[in-house]
Amino acid sequence: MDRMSTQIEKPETSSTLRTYHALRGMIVTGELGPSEKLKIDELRRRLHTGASPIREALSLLTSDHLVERLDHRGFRAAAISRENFWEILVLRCTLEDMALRQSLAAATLEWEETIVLAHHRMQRAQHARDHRLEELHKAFHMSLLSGASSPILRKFCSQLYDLNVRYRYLAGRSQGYESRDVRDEHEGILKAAVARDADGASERLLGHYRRTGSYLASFFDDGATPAGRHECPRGRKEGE
Amino acid sequence: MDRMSTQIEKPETSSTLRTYHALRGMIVTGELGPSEKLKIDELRRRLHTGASPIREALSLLTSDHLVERLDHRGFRAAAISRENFWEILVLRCTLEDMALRQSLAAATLEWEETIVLAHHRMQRAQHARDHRLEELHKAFHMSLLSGASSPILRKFCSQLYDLNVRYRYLAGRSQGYESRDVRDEHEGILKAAVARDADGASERLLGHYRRTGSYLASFFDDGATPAGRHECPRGRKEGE
DNA sequence: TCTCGGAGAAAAATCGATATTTTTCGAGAC
DNA sequence: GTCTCGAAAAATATCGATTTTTCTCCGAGA
Repeated sequence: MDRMSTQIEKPETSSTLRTYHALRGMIVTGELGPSEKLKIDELRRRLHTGASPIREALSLLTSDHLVERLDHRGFRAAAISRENFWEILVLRCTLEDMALRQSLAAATLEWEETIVLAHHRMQRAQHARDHRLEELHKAFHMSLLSGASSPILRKFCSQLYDLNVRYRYLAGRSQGYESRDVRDEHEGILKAAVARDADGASERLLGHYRRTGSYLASFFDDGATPAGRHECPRGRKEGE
Repeated sequence: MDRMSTQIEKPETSSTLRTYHALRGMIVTGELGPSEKLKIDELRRRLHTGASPIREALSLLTSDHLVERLDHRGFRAAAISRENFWEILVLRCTLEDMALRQSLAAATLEWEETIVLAHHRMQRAQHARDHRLEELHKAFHMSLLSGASSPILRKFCSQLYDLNVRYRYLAGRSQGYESRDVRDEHEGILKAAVARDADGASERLLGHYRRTGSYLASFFDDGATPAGRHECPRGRKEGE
C-alpha cells in the first residue's frame, strides 16, 4: 500500500493478472452469469490472450469461490443459491467485525487520514456519478479494515466483499449507494471509526450489511429469510 | 462426501490436481522451505509434468497462502514469521469455533458416526505407526466441522489447518500425536461432540490448538508470545 | 573504489499445437 | 417408442517451443 493510495487499480503488468481482474469483474457484474460455462476458447478470443493466462486466472478465481472447476469438464461461473447468499453474509459479518476491531485497535494517524480520504473520494464519485464509484466503494470499506494486523483476514474479507457485491448485481441493483440512507450510514461508520469507537463502528457496519442483505434477499427468496433458518448474524458487542 | 469416507485421497485424475496436492505436501512438510524459490523448470522435472499444470497448481496454492507470486519473477514458497504464525492461530480458533458450533447445531446420526469412525481410524494409525496418520488426523478434525452449513467456512478452516501444520513441521515436530495428552484431548473433543456439548467441544478443541500453539511458538519466538502482543485467541463461550 | 551500463544467461510468461476426454447424435436392437 | 452402443465433434488438458523479462556479472568511466 503506497502512501495515501487506497489501492485503486494498478497498471496491470502481466497477462494473467489482467485476465484475472477482467474475469472477476465480468463474473461479479453478472456479465458472465451464474453457472455459465466458461469456455477457454471463447474467453481467449474475448480477452485477446492465450489459453494459459485464462486457465491460470480461472484457477485463481476458483479459490475466490467465484468459479467452479469440474473434473475434466472445464470451468463454470459459481452457482448461486439462497444458502450461499446467507452464508456469505454471515461469514462477512463475523470476519469484518473481527477485522474492524483489529484495525481500530491498531489505529494510527496515517490510517485515520487514509479512511477519511477514501470516504471523500467515494462521496465525490457519488455526486459526479463517476463510473469508478464501485471500486471506490470497495476501497473505502477495505480501508476501514486496512489496519488489521492479519493479512489473511483482510483477504478473506475482500473475497467475501466481492461475493456479496455479485449478488447485488444479480439482483439488478448495481449501485444503491446514492440513497440518503446509505450515505448517512457510510458517514456514521467513518465517524465512529475516527472516534475509535469499535462497538459503534462495528454496529453500524454490520447493520449496513444486514439491511442491504435483507433487501437483496427479497430478490432471491420470496421475501424472507431462508428455510435453512440462518439467524441473521450478529457481531460480538462488548457491552451487551 | 461419500458415505463413511472421511475424504481420504482420491485417485487424482488430472495432472493439475495431482501436482497441486504434491506441491502442497512438499511445502507443508518443509521439503520446500520457506521463501524458497520455486523454479518452474526444476519442479517440472521433479514432478514429471509440464509447465502448465505446475503454474496452475502454484496459482491455486497462492490463494491458500502457501505460495507467493512475484511480479514477473515467478513463485516462491510463502515466507514465515512470528506474526504469521499467531495470525493463523488466532484466525483458526475463531473460525473453527464458529464451524464447530454450526456443525454441532446441525448434527445428525450420520455425522456422529462419521466422526467416531474418523477418530477410530486415527487412533488405529497411531498404534500401527501408519504413515497416513497425518492425513487421518486432518480427516478427523475436518470431520468435526463437516456438518457446518457453510462450505466457504469449511474451506477456510482447511486452509488454516494446513498453514498451521506447516509450522509444526518446520519446528521439527512432524507428529506429536502419540503423546498421552494429545490422545486424551482428541478423545475429549470427540466425546463432547457426540454429546452435542458445543461449549465443551469448543473449549477442548481451542485448548488443543492453543497448547500446541504455545508449544510450537517456542521454536520461533524465543519462548514467549510475540512482541506484537497478540493475546492468545479465545472462542466465544456462551456461559461466561 | 564506486557507480553505471550493457551483453549474455537464466528464468518466466505466453503462445500454438497435440493428445485426451467428454459430449453429442444417430443407427440399430429390443 | 425407447434404449444402447459407437463414432464424430467439441472442448479440455497438456506439452514443447518462442517471446519477453529479469538477473548476473564484467568492464568502462568518474
